[in-house]
Amino acid sequence: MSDEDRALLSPHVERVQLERRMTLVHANSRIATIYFPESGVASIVSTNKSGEQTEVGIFGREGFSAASLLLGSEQTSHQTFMQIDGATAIAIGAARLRTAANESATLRDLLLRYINTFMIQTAASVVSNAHNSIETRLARWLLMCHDRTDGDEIYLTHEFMAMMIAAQRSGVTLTLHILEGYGAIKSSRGKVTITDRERLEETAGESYGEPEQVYRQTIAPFGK
Amino acid sequence: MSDEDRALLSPHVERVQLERRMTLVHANSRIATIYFPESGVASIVSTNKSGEQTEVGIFGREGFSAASLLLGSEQTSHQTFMQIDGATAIAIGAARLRTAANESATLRDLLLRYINTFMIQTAASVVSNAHNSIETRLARWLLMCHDRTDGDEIYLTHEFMAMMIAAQRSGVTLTLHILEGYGAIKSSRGKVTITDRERLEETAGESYGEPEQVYRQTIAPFGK
DNA sequence: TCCCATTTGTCTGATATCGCACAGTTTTTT
DNA sequence: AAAAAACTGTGCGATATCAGACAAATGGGA
Repeated sequence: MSDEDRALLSPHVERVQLERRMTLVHANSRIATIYFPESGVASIVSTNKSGEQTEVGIFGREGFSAASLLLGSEQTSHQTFMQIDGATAIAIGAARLRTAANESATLRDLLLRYINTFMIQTAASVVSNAHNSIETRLARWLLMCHDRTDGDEIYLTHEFMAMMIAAQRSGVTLTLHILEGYGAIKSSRGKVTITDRERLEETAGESYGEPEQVYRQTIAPFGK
Repeated sequence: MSDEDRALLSPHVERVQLERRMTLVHANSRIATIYFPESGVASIVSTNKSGEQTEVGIFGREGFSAASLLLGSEQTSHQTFMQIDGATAIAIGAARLRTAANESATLRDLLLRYINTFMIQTAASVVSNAHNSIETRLARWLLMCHDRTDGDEIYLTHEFMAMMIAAQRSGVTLTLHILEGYGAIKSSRGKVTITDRERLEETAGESYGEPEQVYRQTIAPFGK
């Protein structure tokens, strides 16, 4: 981000603490605040009428909440919440960000480029849900989390992961054992440790990597 | 679209004829031309290394090709092609459109609002592929096609539909018979006729409708 | 008109995953 | 310390869908 853009925003931002399960974006209500995580992982989920939840996207320090605001939408039917405890984020009022994005073409471009990588991620999820086994989907998802986490430890329950990859809880338990079986991870209560990332990437195959590559090519060079 | 924006673009546009299977956006090559279909349906598909294709989105006269151009991307790994014969589109050079979108905030907003509805559509596909049966997915997909078609007839083979909803061809044949069984459609060689749209909407359930509603709320009021 | 490529109908077994249940273990609460 | 809650391990029948094969029907081109 350029110095000018930084100057445009900085008077209005605030650093906030985000707890696990904290909702950053409520479904179907006006977007008030935009969060740019400095750490942690956030999930965007869609909830159907029977209460079943499905993850449609994930982001961490590379992104921000309520991207649709930049696309002219005041609200969304999706909910966004933090997966991880003790994360921090830069918060800014939605109206402020909108104004700034209208004023600065460079800021706008940067934000929109992120939206592009997010769309590619979502498209990859369409493909993954369509064709990949639970094992592949879980590997992909763990990798995406790992990318946005500082250590190798991911603190989540099987139940939660099941929702994230659209599977049964018992299926996740089983699959974690398989991954553990060839040493890609270690699983214990409420926690998964990535022990062999390469092995995990092998399992994920081509389901993982495209959005990440696009991010490196189109955003990372310009800093964040 | 406002008169000013129309004036901004009109010197540079051209009406073109689109044949079936014509590629509007080639995977991994520079985007030269943007198409705004006046009729017909276009599919955006992702192809994996083994050549298997998966549809990640669909658009017709409500949208345009290579939306990622507006998000700062010069190319995409997805291919976009026409599903239907004899459609027309308004074509404009990518650079022209980009310039115009930079100059006119109202034009930009309109285009970005469409991208928002498209993202919602893609998110709905993530959910649909995750949880819905072939029957539901096919119903949803037929409805989306029907929305973008003038008559009630959709000229496509089972093989093609199978790719679109990520299923086997034989599964599509079977499912079309089920839909035909309760009179929602009529199926004949290379063609599906929607005979009872409401019934089809029932089958699709909540998998269908959200992007369409957002479109009506956020874009239709402003014309196109 | 006949032939051949395309499309559709139908069948088969294989299998991944569901959907659910229940017991065992670990953590938190009281 | 005991009780409750949360999480994980495991089992099992049900089932949707896959993956593939093959024959029948259709339609366009020679």
